[in-house]
Amino acid sequence: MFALIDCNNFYVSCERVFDPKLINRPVIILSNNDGCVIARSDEAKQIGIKMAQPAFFMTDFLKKNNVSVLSSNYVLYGDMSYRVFETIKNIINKVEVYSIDEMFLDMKGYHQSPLYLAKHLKYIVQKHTGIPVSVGVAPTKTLAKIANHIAKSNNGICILENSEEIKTTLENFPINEVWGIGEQISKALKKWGLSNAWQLRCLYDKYVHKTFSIVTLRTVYELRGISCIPMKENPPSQKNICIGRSFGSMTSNYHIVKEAIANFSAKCAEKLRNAQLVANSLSVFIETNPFRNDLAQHNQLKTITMRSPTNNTPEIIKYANFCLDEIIKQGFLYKKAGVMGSGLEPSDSRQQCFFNTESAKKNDRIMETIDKYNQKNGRDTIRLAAMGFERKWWLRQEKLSKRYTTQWEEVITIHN
DNA sequence: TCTGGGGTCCTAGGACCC
DNA sequence: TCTGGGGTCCTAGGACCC
Repeated sequence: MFALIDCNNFYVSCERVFDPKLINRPVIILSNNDGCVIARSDEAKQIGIKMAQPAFFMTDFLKKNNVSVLSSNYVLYGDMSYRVFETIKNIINKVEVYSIDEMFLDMKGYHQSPLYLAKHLKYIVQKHTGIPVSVGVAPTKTLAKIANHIAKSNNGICILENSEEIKTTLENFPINEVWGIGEQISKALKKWGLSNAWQLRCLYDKYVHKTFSIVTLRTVYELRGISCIPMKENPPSQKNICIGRSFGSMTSNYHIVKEAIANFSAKCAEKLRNAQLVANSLSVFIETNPFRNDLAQHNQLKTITMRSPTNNTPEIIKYANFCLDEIIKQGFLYKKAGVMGSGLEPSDSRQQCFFNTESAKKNDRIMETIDKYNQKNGRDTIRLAAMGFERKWWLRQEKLSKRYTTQWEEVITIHN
């Protein structure tokens, strides 16, 4: 049996732990750039706020309904997620972190019943972290996802065990909400008159494989109770590290885009060093605003293989500049750009370039020193000139809460 | 004015190898 | 007349996830 634990309205719940004023009222969290709604409290859902709605479309509505609006605070959510994980890890051995607010658990080998374990986990996580969770348990991960869905409207617990129960559940479960079935595939299935998960489960293997892919076939097997998606406890180290951002406003200015790319490159290099990885190849992409039909569009990606794998900031900026110059064109208003390192490998086992081992070692030490200094004195205190100071491309984050759990200066103060 | 960011996996096609 | 078979690696693009 697999369990899926999902934190309820996770980002909102994190904010509520540290700011009780937010309890029992509609709260929404906005994406980077304060653009779209990415998390809602139950109260916000009830008054009809939808996921991914752009906030600027409903400024008046939010005011009228007294909705609390917050920017996203990923430092806080990341740390709270880790606390939830540690709490669960104390009870269950095999845990896979699936996303910031979800974990799969291997429930094999416990003498307690799944129902008992589920209740216990829910209680302990709430008690130790302040985060409410829902628990779904079933024979495969895909079915556990469905169980979790049902748990949300069922006191937070759902165990799907016997086949009759599973059949009734699947017959009432919309096909497009099955894990692994997205917009495209559910559209295609609906054309064939299929609408619930049981119908999907009953399709011919050959038809599914031919029409879609092996991925969808796996989903069908999982619905039949045959586990095809194993637990990944120690996920192989990351394959890509990508930093991409929308700009605060559109720009056709080459220098502004270049400065943004230098900053994304530096952040990417820093992430690589933190994970003790080096990248073999580097990609840069630029995009115009897809919502502006009246403007000319230009989206392009350029990938190059670097001379030797690296996580060195100046080097990565140099390669990124090269890529940018290849793709950027005059006369377009750019809205978003990004830098991605791929072909990642551990930095200690890298193949050094034959000619410059000595200078590479020296560069590593410089980077190490800068990272340490910046960690102590604040991000980008020491920076490359290319990263600039103006930050005309910088995003908006107007309603950011504090980093309550990771910065001494921002720990909450209690007044008498 | 304003519409997120960070990932994974699979497939097809082209270049290249012997 | 008639032009192989079996691979790998890379890239781009499309699907999916939260």
